[in-house]
Amino acid sequence: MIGLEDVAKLAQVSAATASRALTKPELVAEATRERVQHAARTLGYQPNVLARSLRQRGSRTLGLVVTDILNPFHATLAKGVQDVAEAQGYTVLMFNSDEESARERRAFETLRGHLPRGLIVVPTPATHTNLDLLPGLPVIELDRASGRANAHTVLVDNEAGAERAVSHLAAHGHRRIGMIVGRRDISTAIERHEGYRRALADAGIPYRPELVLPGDHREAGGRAAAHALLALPAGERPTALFVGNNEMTVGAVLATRELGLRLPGDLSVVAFDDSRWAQTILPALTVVAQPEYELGALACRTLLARLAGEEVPTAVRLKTTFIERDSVAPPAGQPRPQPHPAGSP
Amino acid sequence: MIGLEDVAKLAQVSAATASRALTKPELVAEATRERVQHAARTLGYQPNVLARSLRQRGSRTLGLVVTDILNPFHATLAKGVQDVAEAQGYTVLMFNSDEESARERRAFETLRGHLPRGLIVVPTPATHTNLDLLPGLPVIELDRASGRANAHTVLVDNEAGAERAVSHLAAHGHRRIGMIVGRRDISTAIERHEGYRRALADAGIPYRPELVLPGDHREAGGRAAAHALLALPAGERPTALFVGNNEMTVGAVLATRELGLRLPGDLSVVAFDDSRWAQTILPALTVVAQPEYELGALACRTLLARLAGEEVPTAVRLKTTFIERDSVAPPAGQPRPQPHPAGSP
DNA sequence: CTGAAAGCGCTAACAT
DNA sequence: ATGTTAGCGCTTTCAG
Repeated sequence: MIGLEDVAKLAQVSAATASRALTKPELVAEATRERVQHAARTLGYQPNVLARSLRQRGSRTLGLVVTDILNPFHATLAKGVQDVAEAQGYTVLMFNSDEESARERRAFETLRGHLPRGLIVVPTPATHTNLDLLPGLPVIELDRASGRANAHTVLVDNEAGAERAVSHLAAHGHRRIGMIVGRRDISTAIERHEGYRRALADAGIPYRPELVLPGDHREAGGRAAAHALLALPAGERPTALFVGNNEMTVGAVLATRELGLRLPGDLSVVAFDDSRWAQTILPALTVVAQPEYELGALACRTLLARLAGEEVPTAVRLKTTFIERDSVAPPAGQPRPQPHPAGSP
Repeated sequence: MIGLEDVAKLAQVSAATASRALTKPELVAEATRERVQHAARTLGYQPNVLARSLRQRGSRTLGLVVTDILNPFHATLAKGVQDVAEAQGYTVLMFNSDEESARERRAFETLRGHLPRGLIVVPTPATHTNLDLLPGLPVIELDRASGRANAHTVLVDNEAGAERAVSHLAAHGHRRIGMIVGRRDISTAIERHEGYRRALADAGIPYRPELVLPGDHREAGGRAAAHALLALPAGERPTALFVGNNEMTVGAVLATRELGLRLPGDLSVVAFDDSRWAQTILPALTVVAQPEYELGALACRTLLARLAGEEVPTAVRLKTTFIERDSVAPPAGQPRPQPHPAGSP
């Protein structure tokens, strides 16, 4: 392994000067600097980041903990984070919590040993306490909020997005609108549910708890919830469904197929999260799209700005985009859509 | 930060003994060992892996470089690698080459500074030379082979999988079978193409180069290739398509829709790679499925076994699974399928 | 079985 | 502007 010592020898300077020439060029005479840099290139010198980090008590490393890397939404978040980090010379240590407290805990422990400069985390309900393992570490919460005081968050405007989606259904004449909501202890689910309530209230539709079912944010949960909702007796069964995330939407759509329901004739669907799947199944789904990549990239930029000592906003909310496609129609027996509500594009 | 020194003090031993008690318990008296372990737990001691790695000249870290983390196939490979690594106490540093030589190069450079014990890489055509940056590092090539001599590889039986798929089309009476093949400098594409040729030969169908188009392994490339193939004059146009990977398949299917073609009535399709998308679009696609997760997991197990000094096979090929769904029918004008070829399930 | 001492490769004080 | 020295936290000789 080629070390700084080797470079220094070749450039005929001390190791300290070699170090300076490479990391703080302005502190070194031009001639020396060039000699050292040349030597480094010649030898193919690559700094040992372990030694450097040990000395500096902190590495150019960022932690990233997501809850499900197989979910394309999270994969895209991760790519946004990675691309920004890489561009700034940071390495990201990525972990999967799989939504499990114990796994998140282990991720934090492992991370700690690597002395990361900061952490970006998609919180689970346990994050609040697990973060005690990393006292003093700058943290950005991504996609969801853990509820810690003064936490820095980069989120999406879930409530407005959900309200827009449900208003759209109401505007098409739906009165029995079901929601598959997600876990009640996760902020996105709570906020999207709140948007659902508000849209109903705006449309003068009473809130009916039996039409709102929790899911587990996975396909299986969405499927089970959809089956339960669609098993209600004819007069009670929802004519439209608002589904709280991409994975549950897959389950819900599969459930409608299993029941032989046609979309949107027999049932209208609006989903949170866009995806290639939502774009290319038939009918293409009307969705509330999130800027996933930008979310990840922004979280990383925010973290790096904080590390650089800049003032950054504590809570950022990006906007969602409502995308109308082919999965919404008036309820059966009421063929004509009502006019669009004021204030919508 | 709690260090070994703190633990040692609390347990009333030297730092050296504390270190031994924690990492080589058999070298320490039972009583001492327990005292130290207890102290470590009490203080919440977490070893500083940087210091440890510096001293040991190597970290409990593995590199993983994939070509496209947004591709679910690669995301699943990555999860397989991660899960195994984590279970063995290894941390994985994951990078994205995006199929670009320069990015892969940078990933290798960054990795080098972290003194990883080994590397798992989905090779690009540049990997062969880029690996010079990491001399002596144990490497496993995953999914594709770079062509380096003595390289350890964990692959799938691409040729047999492709042959099975194309034979299936031939057995249904197709004679003009197109292939969207991927890049000619990537081993999977070459091997799948070879399987295609062999199947044609077995079925007595002449090979026609104009029916074989390269793609870029992405959706856009698949779409363009499909459009080109389907723009051939009526008598030359393929009645069936074999598509070389999951992403290009999406593009190809979208192209058929843009052309108003019905699957499988107007065109039969068999694809390499299964995916939820392939399972849930209509018609569901007949595919050659790969054991993605197992590929990643096996690559990692193989690497760790090598690090442990065990003898491991140099080249491993996992089997693919042919899954018949609804995207294959006899060509138009020839309604009755021919009997299945001998040797197939 | 345990302790003392050295050193992994680098950078930050402190000199000059 | 550069060299000297010390030390980051840990493991590993080497003694005892």
